[in-house]
Amino acid sequence: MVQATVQGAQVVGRVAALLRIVSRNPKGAALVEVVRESGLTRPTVHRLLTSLAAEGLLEHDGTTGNWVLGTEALLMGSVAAARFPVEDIARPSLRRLAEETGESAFFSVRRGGETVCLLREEGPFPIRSFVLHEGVRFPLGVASAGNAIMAFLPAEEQEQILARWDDHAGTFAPTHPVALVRDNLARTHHDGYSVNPGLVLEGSWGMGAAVFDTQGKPAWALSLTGIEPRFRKDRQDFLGRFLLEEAHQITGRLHSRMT
Amino acid sequence: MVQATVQGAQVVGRVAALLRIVSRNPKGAALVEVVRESGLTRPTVHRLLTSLAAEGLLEHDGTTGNWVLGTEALLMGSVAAARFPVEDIARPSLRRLAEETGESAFFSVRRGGETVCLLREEGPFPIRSFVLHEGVRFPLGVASAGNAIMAFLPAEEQEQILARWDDHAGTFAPTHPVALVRDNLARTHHDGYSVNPGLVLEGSWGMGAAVFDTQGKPAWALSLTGIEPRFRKDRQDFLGRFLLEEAHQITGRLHSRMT
DNA sequence: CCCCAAAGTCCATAACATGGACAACCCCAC
DNA sequence: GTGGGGTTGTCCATGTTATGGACTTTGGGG
Repeated sequence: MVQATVQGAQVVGRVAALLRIVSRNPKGAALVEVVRESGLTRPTVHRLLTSLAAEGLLEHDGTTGNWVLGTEALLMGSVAAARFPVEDIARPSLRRLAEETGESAFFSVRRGGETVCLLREEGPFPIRSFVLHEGVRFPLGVASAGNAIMAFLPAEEQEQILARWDDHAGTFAPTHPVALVRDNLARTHHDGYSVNPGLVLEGSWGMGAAVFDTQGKPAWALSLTGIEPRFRKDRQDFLGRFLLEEAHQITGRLHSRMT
Repeated sequence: MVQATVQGAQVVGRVAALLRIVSRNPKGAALVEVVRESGLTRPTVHRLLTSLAAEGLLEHDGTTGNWVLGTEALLMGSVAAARFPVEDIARPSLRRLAEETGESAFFSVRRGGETVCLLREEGPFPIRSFVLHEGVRFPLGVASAGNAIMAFLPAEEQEQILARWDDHAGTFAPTHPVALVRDNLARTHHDGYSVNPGLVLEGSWGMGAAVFDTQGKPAWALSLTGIEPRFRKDRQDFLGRFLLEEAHQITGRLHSRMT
């Protein structure tokens, strides 16, 4: 989890890890939770969290005792969003997808060996899954967004991940045997869109399509999630086409914005 | 600039300072610039920036050599925005203001003794000022947003700031004599909205109105900027009413969202 | 009222970040 | 081509600074 890649900067790695852990959930995380997830000692975590809060990057919610992202995080996001106007670019597609399919729609971004959920738009269908929301991370290859992205990576990059799959997938390894993942990747590459048949949580299905950056690399993904009866074979074609169409539009919008 | 508020966490303060400096501008900042602004030595800044980049919080733009906010910053912002949905809450008002007045409209947030510009919406009027954009910070009391916020702080808090005004205002102190600021604050408190008659940059005028959080504290501000002829006396009343009306709406939306 | 878990604090220790000094660039001027 | 000013990148001995074991405090449940 925590590893110093640049020497002379252990704390930076730790701080970044803590921020990631806290930002996994808009509701934040309790101290013990951060301690457990980070593998650091309690005094250290406490001290770092307190100082991050003093800097405004975090806040300490008095009622729940949870540590949550602070205003500085909001600011940084705003500025970063001026360079990558994700909201402008992806939101319209999410609205259309959610509205017309009834399911919840998501926009995720690749970040190293993970995908992270950036935007969420709830659909009108009354049964909704809350597995995925802003900040949730999955290893590449897990869940529909991660599958869609990984399927369009260069073959050697995919092999690198698959070679150490169990390590990479972590807690998802048991429900995601490498052979199954290989199958799914091949199918995704063929169809253009991915299908997650409830592998992360039984009954919670999803479909995804990759969005490509200006270098043609799969850097983002659109996805839909809902319950199994809404993702049966007869509907997959409709949902898949829809996702691909919107993903294509987003790719276009990205490229015109980034030039 | 850099001061360790919590002990045993010097680096956290430094890292936060660097992030703030880089995030002052969506285009990022060069190494020397960060060195100058932070007051740290070059090796230290370089090492910290490099490790922040390794963590994805920053990126090193290969073409310009500038350090810019990275994807992790975007992610954190997304998650923080799920708690403070600033975009949803303020954007419609900004659009209306920009569209109907012609000027550029801004949404800023108070952060300690500063205001930071969060959102910008350009108006159709062809002469536009680029003094203010996402990430730009002003001391409280300087510029229309900071004036509007400060004017509605408790009297003793205002006095605390005014007591050490020159120190607080920094580079703005020469153009913002404390007597003038006092006058402006009083007028703002009376009118409800603030007017900045080109104090930050000659010819660049602005008007602002505060937005109040659930505890009734002025935590955000709406503002408009443009050239002097567009902010003459006869138009100030119209612009002021408009700002107050939209600020009121945002306050309402905030309160219903936060409960 | 007691107990246990979580949060918060202290301080001697040594691990870690630090920054002076040096090297490698890059661009412009002459 | 060559020289100079400005900027970036790297190394490593030094001591400043983060660390975490141990202790204290808080608070919720039975």
